[in-house]
Amino acid sequence: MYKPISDSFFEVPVLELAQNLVGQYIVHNLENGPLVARIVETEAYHGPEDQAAHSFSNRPTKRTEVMFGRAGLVYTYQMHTHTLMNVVAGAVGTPHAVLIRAGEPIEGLEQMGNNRGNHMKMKDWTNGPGKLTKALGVNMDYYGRHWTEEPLFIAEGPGAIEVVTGPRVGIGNSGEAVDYPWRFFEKDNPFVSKYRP
DNA sequence: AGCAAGATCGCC
DNA sequence: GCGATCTTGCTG
Repeated sequence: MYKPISDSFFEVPVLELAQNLVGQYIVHNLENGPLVARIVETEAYHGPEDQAAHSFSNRPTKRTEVMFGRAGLVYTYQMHTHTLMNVVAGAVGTPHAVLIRAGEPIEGLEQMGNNRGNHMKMKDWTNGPGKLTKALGVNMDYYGRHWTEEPLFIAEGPGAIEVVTGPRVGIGNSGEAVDYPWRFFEKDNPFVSKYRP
């Protein structure tokens, strides 16, 4: 069965962690069996030097306080009607995080299809951050938990064939930060989100 | 208290 | 392309 990856996996600089996460599994253990997706796309957020990061102000708020905690914590937040999930990176007091943007369904396909409504192609189940959380059944209840704890954790996956980088998506007017190549995704994978081709 | 805006999605 | 509809944070 799947088991959580070691704690030390998270204790690397945020850009490295964002790249290393591509190709790993996200596992959500539920009563009917595990939901598993292989991560194919991430983005690094590098507060407080990164104007696009929620932690740019370098001041903990109710929303962002978990980013100041230890590496590997779960940072979830709401965007309109959707939940997005992040992995906290960096030492305590350093508000870095990695946004999980897309995945490839591996196991629990029936359940993921039901979570998304069965009228679409499989690649549309998880090719965006809001879609992925919905397919996996993740919500704000996981805020502040750790990515090595049941029932929602990162497990070691097969890795990625080739990871390429590009500018981040959807961050609008963030000064120079809009051009930083801090998006990591597996080359030619059809589950990568399709903004900014 | 009140309101504007956001690391988005799906349908018009 | 635009509207949905939730939480946060600042008073625009």
